[in-house]
Amino acid sequence: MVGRPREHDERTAAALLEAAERTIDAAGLEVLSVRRVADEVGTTTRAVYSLFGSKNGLLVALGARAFEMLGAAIAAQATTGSPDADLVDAGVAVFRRFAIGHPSLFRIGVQQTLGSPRVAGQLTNASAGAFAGLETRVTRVKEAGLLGRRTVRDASCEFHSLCEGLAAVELRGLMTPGEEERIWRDALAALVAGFAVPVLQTHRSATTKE
Amino acid sequence: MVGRPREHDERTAAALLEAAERTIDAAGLEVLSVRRVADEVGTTTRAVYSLFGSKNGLLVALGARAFEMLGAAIAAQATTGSPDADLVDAGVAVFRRFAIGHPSLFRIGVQQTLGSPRVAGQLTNASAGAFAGLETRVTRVKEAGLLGRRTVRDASCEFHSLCEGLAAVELRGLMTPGEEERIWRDALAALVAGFAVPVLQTHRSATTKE
DNA sequence: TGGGGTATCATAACAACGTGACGAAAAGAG
DNA sequence: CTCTTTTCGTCACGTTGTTATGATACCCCA
Repeated sequence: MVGRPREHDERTAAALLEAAERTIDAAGLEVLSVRRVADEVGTTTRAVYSLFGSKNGLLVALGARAFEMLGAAIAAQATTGSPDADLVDAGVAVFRRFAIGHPSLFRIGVQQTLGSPRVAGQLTNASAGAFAGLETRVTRVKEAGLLGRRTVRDASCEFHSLCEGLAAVELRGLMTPGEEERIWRDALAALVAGFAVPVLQTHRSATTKE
Repeated sequence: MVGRPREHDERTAAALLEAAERTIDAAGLEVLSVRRVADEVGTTTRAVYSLFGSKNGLLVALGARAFEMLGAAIAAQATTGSPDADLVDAGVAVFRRFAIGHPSLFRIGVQQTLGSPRVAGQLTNASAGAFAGLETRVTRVKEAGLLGRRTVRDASCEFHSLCEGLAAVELRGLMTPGEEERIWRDALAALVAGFAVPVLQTHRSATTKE
């Protein structure tokens, strides 16, 4: 049996996501309400609950969208003969561009600053693609012998941590205005250069225990 | 003229802050309500509004407390003859210990993941002390000639960004379990080692513009 | 010693929020 | 044309942050 045809299709879903991102970018995360985003696209709260299940579901969808964009951007980045320079460029031209261009998606998807129940589990799948793209870049650096004895996974984790921290600091307006890209490039280049330094442990590392 | 003596003194303020931190650490930021924290310490919501003005005021006070602890910890850290090793230790033993030991304070004060109106302005003063402590450490590294041509401010910003990113990643459970401290030390040592590498710009930096 | 005056208290009321439940509506099946 | 099924719009419920409303406790002064 078939019932009433649904008029809350994926087009309204896309409109809802777009409206939600626009609202958050303009006025912050705290003003986003289900009623408001529903009114924004001319529908009712029922559409949100039919399409996303809950407000959290809408935020998870936004986070997944963030990782889609990030993964696509990193996959589209061209490569040159310098794997280390390519990696730095991936951080500056891909990660930074995304974080600054879509601050709300960055906060929801990457930082997971939802203040809501666990969404990490539903976003790990979405983040896998983007992180895999990063790891292929790091693998090229390792094949060039510029990663020391580090694991690709560890180096990728460390590189991503620096990118995420830089983005958080810049989004808070804590970087010298106009110098943001230079600081990004300076920091990422220093980290990647440090990867290639053979003696990477400081003297106290052997005597410190967990 | 004097009126009724206030019985919501700073002792109840401390109790409220402690209860709020305990609640957030236990159940997350989203379950924190003014009524709940008031009931927790056996008083009413009026105490919160008399002492902190609003829920945001209470969170700002929590953030300020975070920076107090962080600044005190970094000031108490001993120094040795190796400024670079001292800096790495400050990240691992001070910043990481604080972030992992007080995740809610880290999220509120450092990450400012409040989902609420601007609190950055009220926290910059509180953060100044802790950041100054970091800069004195970085200054020693620069005086040892291990900072390249970097500014102390820039290097401090980059070092802090890596610490903040590492803490965010670890708090999300994305680091290999049991390997967290090693990864922290590995990443921070790489960044500091990269600071000392004379050629810190990759080949594409000169041809990229904002 | 006893009444204002005043500042602070506890409480209730208000608007907005997320969300589940209810009846109405719309389309195919017989 | 009627029935069944599915989805829709709307409303009610509990909870949230915050603000008015009396009530209360203390000091000053006569």
